[in-house]
Amino acid sequence: MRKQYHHGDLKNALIRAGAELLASEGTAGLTLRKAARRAGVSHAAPYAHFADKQALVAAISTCGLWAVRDRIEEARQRHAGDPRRQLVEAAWGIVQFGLEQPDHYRVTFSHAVEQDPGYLDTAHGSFQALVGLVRSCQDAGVLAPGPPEQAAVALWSLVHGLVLLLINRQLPGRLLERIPPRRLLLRALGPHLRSAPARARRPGRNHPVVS
Amino acid sequence: MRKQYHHGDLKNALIRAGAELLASEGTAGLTLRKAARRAGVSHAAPYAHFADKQALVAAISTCGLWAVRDRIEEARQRHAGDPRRQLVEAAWGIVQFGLEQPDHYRVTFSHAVEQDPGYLDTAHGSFQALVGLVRSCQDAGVLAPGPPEQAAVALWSLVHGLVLLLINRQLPGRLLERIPPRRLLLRALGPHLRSAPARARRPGRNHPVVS
DNA sequence: ACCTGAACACCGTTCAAGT
DNA sequence: ACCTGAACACCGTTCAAGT
Repeated sequence: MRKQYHHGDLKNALIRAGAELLASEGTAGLTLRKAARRAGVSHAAPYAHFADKQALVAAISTCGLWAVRDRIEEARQRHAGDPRRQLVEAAWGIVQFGLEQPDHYRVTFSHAVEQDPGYLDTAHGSFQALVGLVRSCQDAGVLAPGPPEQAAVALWSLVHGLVLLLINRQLPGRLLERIPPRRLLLRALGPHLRSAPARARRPGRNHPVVS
Repeated sequence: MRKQYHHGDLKNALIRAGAELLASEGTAGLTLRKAARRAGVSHAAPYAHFADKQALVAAISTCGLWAVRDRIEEARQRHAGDPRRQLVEAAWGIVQFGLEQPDHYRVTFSHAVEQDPGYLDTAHGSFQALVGLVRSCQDAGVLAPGPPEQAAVALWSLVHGLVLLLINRQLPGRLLERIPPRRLLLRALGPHLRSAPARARRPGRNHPVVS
């Protein structure tokens, strides 16, 4: 039972501790010293694995980006062959992530994470996952033709802004009481979605409106 | 030349000092103690006017909300009789505000400001300004009919999300180099805007596409 | 009513020192 | 290579005291 400092993977332990702090105490509760304490280590130990607090925050944010990308890919798999549904459920998955873990979502897209190369790479990857989905929607006539990156920016902005306005309670309260988040999302996505194309993959069957 | 403590309006002086700190040092530089120092007062003096730091932040955020509302109303006045243009320029005004004063925009829509009653009232007012604009766009056939609040949520989300993704540099860099912000905004707004209605106010003249 | 100065707990960061 | 403990500067907040 000699002092072994730690279990050998302090870096990931700190990331997990930070995410837990985020869930239990909110953004203000995310502290290098608290994360170290929770990992059972001195307050200076994290500096052996992270250059500074921002580096830890960037690592936690990168996990959040993975979660977003996972939601997109999960929607694609669960609704294979139905690009419209893929897009709607991917967007809904992101909204759900924000509603379930608001503080994790906030730091994931917070400022001051800009410069971390790992974060930027992952952000790029998540965006590309959306671009891929947009492309298949365009092929199916669900989204208007055009540069897929620009359509992805529009959809990304829409979902991201909606999540933040929802979790920050910056929309009129009486509106949120009457209309559930999913309906708000569908209303917002509606203008971007085209009606079923003539060359639908299952001719003779109307595409049901997603609700 | 007796000690007069201050000029009698320390509260507004602190708000201005905070906004200046935001512009010069960024969000991390916004500190109660620095704001007090900049206002020429001891670090405990702010507590005579603000319950805590959040109350000062909420006051600064409220100023940001006024700026947003002003951009909307300014667009309405400058393009009277052209609802489509009013909507586009209002959105562009908000994007410009974000690009010009990114840190002010960030705190304006940051979390942890939720509970302040003055902030909530102002946020509601700004949202209603957008709802009014949406209504006139619907009357002119520029936006699809339907509950104007829900369309306002969609447009609000779109613009808000775009601003944050832009100022946080969370969109692919090579995309931002090729496509200016205004074009991204127009691309994002496009699917929401309808082509000129039959009952256009200036029949015989095609509505020019805003660019 | 408005402000000061000292005090407290907490934070991020650094660094010499230990294994 | 990995971690500790002391130290420093800075922060938000409180409070007795001054005018």
